[in-house]
Amino acid sequence: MAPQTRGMSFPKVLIERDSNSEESSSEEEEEDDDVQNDVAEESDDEHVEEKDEASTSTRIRREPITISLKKVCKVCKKPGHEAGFRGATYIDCPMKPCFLCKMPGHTTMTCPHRVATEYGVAPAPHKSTHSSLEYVFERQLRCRVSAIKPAFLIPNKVNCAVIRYHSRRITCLEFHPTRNNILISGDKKGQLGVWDYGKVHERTVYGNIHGCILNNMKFNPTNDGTVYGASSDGTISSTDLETGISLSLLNLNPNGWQGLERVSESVGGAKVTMGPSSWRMLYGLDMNSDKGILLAADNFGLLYMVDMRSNNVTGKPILIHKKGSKVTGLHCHPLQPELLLSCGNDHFARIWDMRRLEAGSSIYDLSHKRVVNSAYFSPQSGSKILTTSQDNRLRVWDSIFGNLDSPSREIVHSHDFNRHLTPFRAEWDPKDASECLVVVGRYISENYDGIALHPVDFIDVSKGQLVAEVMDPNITTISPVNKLHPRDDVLASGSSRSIFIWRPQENFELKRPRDENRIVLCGKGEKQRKGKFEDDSGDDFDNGTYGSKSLKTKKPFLKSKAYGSKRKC
DNA sequence: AGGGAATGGGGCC
DNA sequence: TGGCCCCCCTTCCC
Repeated sequence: MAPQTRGMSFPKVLIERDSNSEESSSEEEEEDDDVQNDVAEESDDEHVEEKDEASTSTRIRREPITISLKKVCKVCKKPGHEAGFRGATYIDCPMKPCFLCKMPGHTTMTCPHRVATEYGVAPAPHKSTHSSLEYVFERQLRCRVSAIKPAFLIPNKVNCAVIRYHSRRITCLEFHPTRNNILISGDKKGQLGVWDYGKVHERTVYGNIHGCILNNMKFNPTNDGTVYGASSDGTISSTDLETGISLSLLNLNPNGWQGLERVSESVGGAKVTMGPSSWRMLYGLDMNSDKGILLAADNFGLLYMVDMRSNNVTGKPILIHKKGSKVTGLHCHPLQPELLLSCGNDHFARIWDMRRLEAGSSIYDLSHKRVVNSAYFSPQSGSKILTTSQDNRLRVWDSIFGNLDSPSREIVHSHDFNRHLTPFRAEWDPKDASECLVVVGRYISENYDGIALHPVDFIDVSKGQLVAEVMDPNITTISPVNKLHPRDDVLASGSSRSIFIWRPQENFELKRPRDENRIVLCGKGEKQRKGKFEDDSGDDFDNGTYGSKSLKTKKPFLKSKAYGSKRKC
């Protein structure tokens, strides 16, 4: 069956970049092949050092503490092997647990979860609780989940991008609820971007709303011209997207945030007696439309509520996660307004009843091995839960009314914590009626024809199967932030400071990473250039091409039959 | 070009 | 509880 095309025509690929031109032409890499060589050279003798003879001849002295210049592994500091990149392939330290599944005894390269077609699924421990309650809810809610899985249509081809639009890494993305081509973005500096990716050049950045990390944004359900934001500066904002005029609805650091002052390195003045340990940061924004309240939580485990009509704080902060620990996310149930899902650094995701919201009164505590970056109800029926945890596992609970003691599935997936990356969050496809398709960026790289690339993965969470991994040779940075469009077949990715818009394209070629057999999707005919997008010749690039002049198409991508994004399951 | 900085989380005492 | 140290595939700027 021919690959489907729901997304019809593809506009030209357009790249927008801030004028801040920083020509990056330096890194033309003629020497793809040399990379290979220096790998082989590791048999270096010149590093062995005179230490050897010293120790043989002068036995008398105690074994000196001299630093051997012999190469050691940068991870375990032991000689005999070296971790790190060899060319575009990363070699793990064999002394450490697998970087992917965290189990000892093998490395990422040989990890069973990496080579498996079912991408690292741990079978669910079978449960056998069938209460009548469960039965009722199954009938009421479960029926909303389509039993028939539609063919997944994967946005696999970069359609346009804004490079250096933000000045710091992207931290959140949100599609406009009614205007199809509008994407808003937040960054680490607290700036809010509004981009019309239909008209690539129309974008605005508001820089005076927040002082640092904009963690979450949500459109106002009653007025989609305004957007709420929760920031690590400890405030919730309400911003008019047209004017950029912003209101602060909550401020947890009313005495100022010393960090901000220090960063802007102003103020030789009085030292405030605040320290990092008392700064309050806000995460996880969502709203309960029923009650008309906005919810956000902080890094001390507290939940705050703001009345959306009066814009005033309502009620007292409620401890919803371990005291002093960060709440990383909040999500209100799409159908049942009384249900709230939270997750945090205390290794739990918790389900709450909004009618009985007080410390310790959660309905369920979903236990994880590590910090939970995100927890979401499924987008349409809300009957499933998906979490992303720093133990490199996605967890799925198939029915919130069933036995929640353990997840229905654990899917091993590389989305490690890294201090300098926005935390990865697996996101549902809001259009998928079967509530199976999920998108999540991948941390570990793949040697992709000599370039280390970090794909964005599409996973069928009902099976744990990797449906597609999409990548682009021009995106060499990790893409931890991903969002699927509520109506269109569009994926938005935030990768470092750049934002990319992907659309489906059937005319894609099969491509194999250098080291193994997995199938990946990649653009065809693009230049393979390790570097950045170029736009020095203007913006109108041909479809399928990012560069213009100096486009050296090197080794063409492997030819094979088209792999439409049509995987049925 | 290579070193440093960026304010996150865990484990240990 | 708090301070200290470590850290595995970062990224970008100086």
